[in-house]
Amino acid sequence: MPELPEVEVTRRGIVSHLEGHHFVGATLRNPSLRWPVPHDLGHTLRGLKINAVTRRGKYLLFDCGNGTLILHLGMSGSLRLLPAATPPQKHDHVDLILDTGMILRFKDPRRFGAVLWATGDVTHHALLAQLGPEPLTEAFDGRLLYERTRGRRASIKDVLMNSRIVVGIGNIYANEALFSTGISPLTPAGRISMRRYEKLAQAIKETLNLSIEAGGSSLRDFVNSDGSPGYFQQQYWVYQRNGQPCRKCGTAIEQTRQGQRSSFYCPHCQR
DNA sequence: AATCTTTCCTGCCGGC
DNA sequence: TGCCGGCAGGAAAGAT
Repeated sequence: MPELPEVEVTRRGIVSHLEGHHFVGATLRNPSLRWPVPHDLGHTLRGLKINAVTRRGKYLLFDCGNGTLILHLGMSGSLRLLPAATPPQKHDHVDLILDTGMILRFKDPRRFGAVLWATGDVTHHALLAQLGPEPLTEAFDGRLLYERTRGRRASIKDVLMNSRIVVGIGNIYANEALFSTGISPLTPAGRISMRRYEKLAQAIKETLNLSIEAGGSSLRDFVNSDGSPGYFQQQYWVYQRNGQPCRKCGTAIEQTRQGQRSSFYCPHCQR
């Protein structure tokens, strides 16, 4: 499922095919995603120049000057650049048609993704206005985590996955970064020291950057291929390794539940 | 066939 | 009392 690295790899894979070009329309086969795709999206986009393709958290933003196309991959979404005549397959819900003879095709079997149109300053859009800082910028560091968790009883894992505190950290990278720092996912966030938060923030940046680099190596396969960033075989330290030996100490990895999500951790390495 | 997956939203709770 | 932020739980759809 797409987390921040997958979204960023997708962005890098499509950006040179979009920026400076124009939309000529859109094809909506199934507009019922997380929210309805605007029925007149094709008319809205017609003739608009794509000035920039950026990312905010896990949202992709297509800046068209007087408006912005907002796209979220949800749990199962993917984007592919294809020749305009390519026949659609199952779950290919939306095509964004370009003036280059190519289309940007959105596939999303579970339909938790989103394709929306926003006018005005997109940073004020309801989906974006409340988001915390980007984890790969200087605005995110141990001090921010420390200050925003004073008095909080929620677990550190829940805090890392709270997009109001920091964006883009999903279940996989929350588990992996906590292992890397030796912090139990169950630890109350308000009881973690500044020193440990500085290590945790660094681990988050390193974990995300490594995944982006791994995905970047397969970028050439993005166009006219299966569209997957191609690094989902990545080796994890703890994620989905319950019952298997810890790669550092050999202790069996444990699985527990926080909210409705699974946490994986080494009971020896993480305290 | 129940379970698993992510994100946003709703509503409850305790504190002031 | 009423408001607030924090926090838990629910819903969406499809694969297995």
